[in-house]
Amino acid sequence: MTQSPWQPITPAKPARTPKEPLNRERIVDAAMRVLVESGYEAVSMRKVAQALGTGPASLYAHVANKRELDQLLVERAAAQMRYDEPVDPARWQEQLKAMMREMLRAMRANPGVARAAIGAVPLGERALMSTERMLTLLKAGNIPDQAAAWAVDLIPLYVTAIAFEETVQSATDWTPDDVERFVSGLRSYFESLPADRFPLTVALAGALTSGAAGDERFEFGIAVIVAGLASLAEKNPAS
Amino acid sequence: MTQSPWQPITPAKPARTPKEPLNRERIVDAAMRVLVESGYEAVSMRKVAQALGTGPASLYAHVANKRELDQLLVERAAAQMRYDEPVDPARWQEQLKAMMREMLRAMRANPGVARAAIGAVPLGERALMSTERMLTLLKAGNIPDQAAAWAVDLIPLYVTAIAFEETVQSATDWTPDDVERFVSGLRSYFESLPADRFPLTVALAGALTSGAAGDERFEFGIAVIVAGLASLAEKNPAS
DNA sequence: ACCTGAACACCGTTCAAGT
DNA sequence: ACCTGAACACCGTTCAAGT
Repeated sequence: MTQSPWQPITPAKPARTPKEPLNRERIVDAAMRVLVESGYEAVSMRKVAQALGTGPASLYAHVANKRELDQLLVERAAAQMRYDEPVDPARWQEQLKAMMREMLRAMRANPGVARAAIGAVPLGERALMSTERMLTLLKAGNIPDQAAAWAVDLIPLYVTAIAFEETVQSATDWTPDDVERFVSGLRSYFESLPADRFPLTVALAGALTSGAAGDERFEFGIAVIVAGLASLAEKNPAS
Repeated sequence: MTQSPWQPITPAKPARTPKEPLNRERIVDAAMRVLVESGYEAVSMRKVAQALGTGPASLYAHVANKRELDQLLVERAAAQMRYDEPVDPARWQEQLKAMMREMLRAMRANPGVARAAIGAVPLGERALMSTERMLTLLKAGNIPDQAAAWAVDLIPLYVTAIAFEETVQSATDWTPDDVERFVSGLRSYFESLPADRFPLTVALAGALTSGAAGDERFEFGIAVIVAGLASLAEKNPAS
């Protein structure tokens, strides 16, 4: 109760930078922390505000709405993608696959960002460097201009869809055991179908339910897409 | 105020089937109505209950949770896909593309269902008929078993991602004019980038921002995927 | 067995009032 | 100019109480 008279009686404020002003960067930092710790579902204006020790209304001075905050999170993740290897025209297909793997890695490192990435057009510097690199690789493969441009849309769409699917599944509270039980139940179900109406589904029950976990499925997809793109190469490249 | 004595004095109940019991089908019907009228965002347990003239708690006797309701909506949409043409092995690539177009059509006819379809495994009869037909076409193209099985996953993933992207964009309150302005602003932005660092992005600015609307982008994607799958055909089919 | 009102613990966004 | 408390109009889910 007693207190030295020369001590101020104002209550001890949180020692760290008690009134550091809000700004976009601090908001995105906080949102990113919530995203990585608790997933996309948890990134609410309220939770982000709480992480900053303020109320939700305070964010609206710096961020137009939730949608814009999502967009900023996507830019953050896009900026984390690294492509160090110099472009080697002879290895354009392999280098394109490496880019897709790096995109998936960055999305997985920021669980939940995939949902925000769907339909977003990242325009930050590092995202543009990705686009430029993809175009360089595609032109190295003699892909026509319009096809290359659409490929630059198709490639992130596929990677994002895979990443989003993973986050939807992990949003369930299933243990790996539950998943395994579900998959083996699925296989039994396929096997039990009437073979006269569903002959291939029955015969391929094992294949249909394999590789659900792990990256085999993803690798299959990038192999198909890159092979499909390669088939579009111009036979006689101009100049 | 006056009333014939042989008329019951209970207040006029809503004439139509005043106490028809709830069941899964009625719930899914109502949810589908809300989905088509107002999109996925609007399909809440509360709204669906309201459409049925009851409270949200009543639904939980028939549907485990929102997730299960989503699943049921996906089955509904999957059941609307029609594939009448008999399988023609010589035209397996064209028929596979036709299937993808039909999937997209059904998803568009049920706006919002795409979001629910991501990560879902539709197991209803008509969905299984789709799977069987896809496998038949892929085997007609001499695709190996495991590749065919993964393709059955990849194909709906791509179509669903395209459909979901469309619903995300239409969830914005942008008019077609706004979209056009955005796209042309994007083109100007690409064109204005430093040409020494982003030469291809600058040069292909027009191609990068074309075909955003319409089905050209989708057609490009299915062409790439089907060509990529074709490249996996076994040279010497066993059997 | 099925249905329901009320509650609990959440959302995004707005707005008048403060500094 | 920036921040805030309080409110508005929503969510999914649970549960005790009714029929």
